[in-house]
Amino acid sequence: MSDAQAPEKRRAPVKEGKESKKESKEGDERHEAIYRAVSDAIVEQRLKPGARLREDALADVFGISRTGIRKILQRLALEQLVTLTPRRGASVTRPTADEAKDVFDARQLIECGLMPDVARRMGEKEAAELREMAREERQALRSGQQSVAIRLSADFHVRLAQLSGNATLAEFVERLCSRSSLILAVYGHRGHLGCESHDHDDLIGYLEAGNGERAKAFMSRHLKAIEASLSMVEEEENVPDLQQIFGG
Amino acid sequence: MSDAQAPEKRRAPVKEGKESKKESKEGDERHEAIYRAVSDAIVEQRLKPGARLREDALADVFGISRTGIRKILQRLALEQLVTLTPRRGASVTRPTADEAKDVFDARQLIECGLMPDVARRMGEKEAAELREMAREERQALRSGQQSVAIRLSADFHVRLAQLSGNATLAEFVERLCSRSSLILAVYGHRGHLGCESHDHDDLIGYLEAGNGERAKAFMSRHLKAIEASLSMVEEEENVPDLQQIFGG
DNA sequence: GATGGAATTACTGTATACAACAAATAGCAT
DNA sequence: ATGCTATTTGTTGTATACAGTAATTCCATC
Repeated sequence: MSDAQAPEKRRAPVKEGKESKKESKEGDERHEAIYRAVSDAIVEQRLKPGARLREDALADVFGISRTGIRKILQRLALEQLVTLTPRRGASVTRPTADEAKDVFDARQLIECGLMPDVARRMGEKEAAELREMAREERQALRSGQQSVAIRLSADFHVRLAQLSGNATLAEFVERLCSRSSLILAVYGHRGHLGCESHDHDDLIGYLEAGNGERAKAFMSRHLKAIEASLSMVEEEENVPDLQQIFGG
Repeated sequence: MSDAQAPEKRRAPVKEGKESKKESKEGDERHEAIYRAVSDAIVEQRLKPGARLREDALADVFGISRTGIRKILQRLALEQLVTLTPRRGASVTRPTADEAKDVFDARQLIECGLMPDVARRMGEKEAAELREMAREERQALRSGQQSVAIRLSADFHVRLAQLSGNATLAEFVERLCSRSSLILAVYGHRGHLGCESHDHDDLIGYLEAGNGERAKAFMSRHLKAIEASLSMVEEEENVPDLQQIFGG
């Protein structure tokens, strides 16, 4: 992530070493791991939209106090994976149809716009890495691990964006892909996954050939196909409109 | 959600600090206000890049405890306005030249791409609002309030993006504009502000006429002009190269 | 039996205390 | 006087305690 990694000032090596480091040296890593665990669970739909995320429960599970949990929940909230309602706590975000449209429109604009840059910077090593990712994704799909496949697909798109060389836009794409996974989990048909077939492999081909425009057009169709595969039925059983139901 | 446009309710000034505890009915608003205060101070360069933001000091100034301050600092860190170094605390981010390039490339892609949509949804009321914003900006510039002008300019671009109807992309633009203000504050020449002249008014004209493509091209030039006006000298006095300085 | 209200419960919001760590400073030896 | 080590200090990281509020349950009343 874009967390700051300041160039560390080297202090004079202390040979003392009288006390070995305590276990708590990298509490930061632990936080990152927990964040990833929760994030993945949401993206893979093991935590379903609307599910409540109680601070106590999470603190209990991960063995840290509520303080750390709150920090993580807030980060997830800023990424719009969880929703924080003032005195009701946190829950997994349930994307609306409008939000879904916004997200896919945004991906259309950004990811497609990035393709020429990616094509320009695409080398042999990068292509190989992407192919490996695509392979893993297909494998997960074949073995029935649909949730994992959704996440791997998102990873693929993110890696692609990173190859553009623009870290800021890559971060945006990362956020959009996370939310997309959530959207797919809600509105997607079971067994009809978004990035199936060999779309990703085809895309790599165009990029490797340096054909940015072709890749751009292909990405556009690819995203449109995913969006089209969704069934955008907003289940609004939350607030039944009595007026409308009982004639007004 | 984009929380920006909320017309802020001004609370009555609390005279008695004593009862401030009870006052916490809307602690959320207070937090939002503090966030805005710090954010604005950074964007307007009253807090200069590199400035340390000690939790105690901030907690003292705003009359809340470190807990709330940490929350706000973390949000600012996620928006990359402040940098959080593990056990050294928070400081105002000093954008690098690379980051600056990424940010402006991103704006080029997103803001320009949004223009057609904006043109399509542009009505009389929206145009009037934008003109008013542009007016305020010019006025601030004329009266020597450069920092305020920078912020107002950012507000203009954000409002524009919001008019596209895509909340997600508007939020991205908001973040990019904040960072741009920081970049301008660091790399911009004094007295040679980015969005001067009547660029914004011209842009409104094209949009009002429904000429999305024209607006897009104009926005592209506008952003290029701002970027070109920066003096991208990375002051690297951190690590003076003694070899080079003293003969070699 | 249903409805409204009061007491209870469960959970979040905030502050604060304490521990851990890095920097600054003083002290000591060479 | 210089360089290294120890102590002190300042600041963040984490946990916990307490307070306040929404949800729930139970009881009384209609």
